[in-house]
Amino acid sequence: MSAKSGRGGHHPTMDQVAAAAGVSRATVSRVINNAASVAPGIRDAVQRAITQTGYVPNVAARSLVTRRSDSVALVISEPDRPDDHSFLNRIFTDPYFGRVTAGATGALRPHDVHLVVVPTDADDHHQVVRYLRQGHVDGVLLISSSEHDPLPAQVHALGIPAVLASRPSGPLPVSYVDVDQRHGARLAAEHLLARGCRSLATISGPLDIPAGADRLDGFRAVAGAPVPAEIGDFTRVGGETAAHRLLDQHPGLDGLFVASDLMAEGALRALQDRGRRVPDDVAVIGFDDSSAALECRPPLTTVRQPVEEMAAEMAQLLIAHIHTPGRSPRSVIFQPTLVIRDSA
Amino acid sequence: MSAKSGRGGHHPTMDQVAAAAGVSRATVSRVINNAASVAPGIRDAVQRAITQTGYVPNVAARSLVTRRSDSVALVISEPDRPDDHSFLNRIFTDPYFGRVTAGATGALRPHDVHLVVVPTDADDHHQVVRYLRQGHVDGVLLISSSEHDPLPAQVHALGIPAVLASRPSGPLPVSYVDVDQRHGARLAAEHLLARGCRSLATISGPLDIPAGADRLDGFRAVAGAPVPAEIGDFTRVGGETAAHRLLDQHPGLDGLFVASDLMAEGALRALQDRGRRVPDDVAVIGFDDSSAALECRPPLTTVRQPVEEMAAEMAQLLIAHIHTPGRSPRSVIFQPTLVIRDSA
DNA sequence: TTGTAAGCGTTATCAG
DNA sequence: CTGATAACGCTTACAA
Repeated sequence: MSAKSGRGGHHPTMDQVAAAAGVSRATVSRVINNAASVAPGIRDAVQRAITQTGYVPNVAARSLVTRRSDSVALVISEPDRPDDHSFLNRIFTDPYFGRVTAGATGALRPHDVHLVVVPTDADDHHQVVRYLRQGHVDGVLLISSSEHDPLPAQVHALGIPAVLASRPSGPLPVSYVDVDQRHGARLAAEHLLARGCRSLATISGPLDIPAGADRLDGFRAVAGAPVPAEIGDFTRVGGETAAHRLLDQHPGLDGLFVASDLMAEGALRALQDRGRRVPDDVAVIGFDDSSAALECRPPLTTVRQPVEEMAAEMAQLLIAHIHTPGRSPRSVIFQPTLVIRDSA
Repeated sequence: MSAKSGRGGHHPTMDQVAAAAGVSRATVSRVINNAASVAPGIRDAVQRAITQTGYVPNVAARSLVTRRSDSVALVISEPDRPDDHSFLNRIFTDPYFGRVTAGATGALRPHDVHLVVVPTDADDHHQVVRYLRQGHVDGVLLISSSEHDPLPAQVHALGIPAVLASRPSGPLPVSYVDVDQRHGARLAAEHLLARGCRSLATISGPLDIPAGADRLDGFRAVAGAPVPAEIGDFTRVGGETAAHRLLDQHPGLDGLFVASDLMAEGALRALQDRGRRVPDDVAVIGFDDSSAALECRPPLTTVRQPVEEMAAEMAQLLIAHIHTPGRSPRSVIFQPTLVIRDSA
């Protein structure tokens, strides 16, 4: 009612709401955090005052005392890329990251925690580490793409709750979610063999990241150790050039496992350039079952990874860690499945 | 030296640093915010104490008093998409957003402000608005993709500093950065005409977003109003299906302007499927000059938009607005250029 | 140049 | 069930 509380500029304070509702600030706080005991009548009055004044809690003041910010970061780290910002091109070009974001967002929403995406390369590692240390977020979902990435260890050392999107390269007592990479690659090899392919080959991901090495291992375990392999970088053009190298050296290959759908799309183009028909001349299997698989011509047979569910699981684990500080690390492994379309 | 300040758990407080350095907390604060007057000796001692204790300012406490968080959000809003999370697939599949992120990050770094990416659709508009109101960030770089998106107006109403990535649909006193869309489209039309094309057509973006409508207008201004146009959605498959429709109705077309490189990539595929050779049978020009243009076969002639520079400019404007609250809105328009490759 | 002390807007612990 | 009243960790006049 006072002149002062009437306007309140752009950001009414809790005291102003309290005044408007004729209660104490403590009661307003209780209503907002819907604490058990507040008389229904009072509660309504406070709610009214809140909407009337357009009150929004000041997050700084709140988290100063609660030590929580109700938001978590999805950090996408790519330390090895060239010094320019080309890593951002990869991130915003590969459907994988969108799927992770979608899965995490969905799982976080019911908990009322915000998700912010933070891409980073070696250049701003420090900036990001500082961001995390400063307490902007309560925890981290971390996608790291190199075994030389110091970030996972740093985050762990910082003691900030974290969940990795894949098995850590080194031994690190941290929770993570992953798919059974080897098994997925085996499925691909078996399918190719069952299809009658005689000369198998593969385009792997970078070998310094577990997903790259594991998919290669798994494929070789079934296809035979000496199968030709070229290393790609999980990009479309990377897949394309790798396929060309492969075809140069092994013109007779008739079955190809590519460690990601995006690379497979590139490989398909190389195959087409060389006049090989898919799947008649060479059968191709991808990995991920991302939107890229459906954009392939022909539609790509691929190893499906339930990325959205995996990301949701990551979010759940992270929430648990945030909620229970001492909680011991846990890892959950999803099983991949083969999705058969037209390329193999 | 005391037992208490010796360990200090994971988060030493400023008082502990002060104690370690034998000064008052105020002095530590001055050193951290490198205020003018601190004796060199003292300053060093404090610096030592800081690194020794591993001190990091508590952002909540700090921003409670400064009212700044030293971080801004890049909000990517796509309100019209289907109810699932497919909008995230678009965002993480179109190189444009990576370029914006790169440009903004680069411009923000010298100011020591963090950038967080926040994708949002209609489902979590509220969540995002709350995030912004709560004061997690000092300002917003906003990419909005529909004239029906309420976010720009909401953000403006909230009074939080903001810069849009394109001309707002309605009249809104807010700063923005844009490229001269019409001019870019004109460049494309002129080039096609100069090349001798007789039957032009275009695949536009959604008409409810300025970039979509403006590029169409500009093209028609030069190519002639009745040129056939099909509407795409800025995705590759959208471009592909639009091209098919166009070819069904106008089999004789020999010059095609596609309002984005990604759509052009799809159009190229449609052209190839129908046995049209590019550029011999039909010349194709894209828009953006993104990485997609180089992945096209043949490499795409396209209207270049200096997205990174534009994003950097956005960041500068935002910093200015944050620094000077009352500052009046400003818009800066970049000029597009034609990049000639092999498709036209 | 440095220290003292008063907040910043919440939550949370007490009494009442 | 509600209301005072301490913190929370930092910045910033104001004094010294």
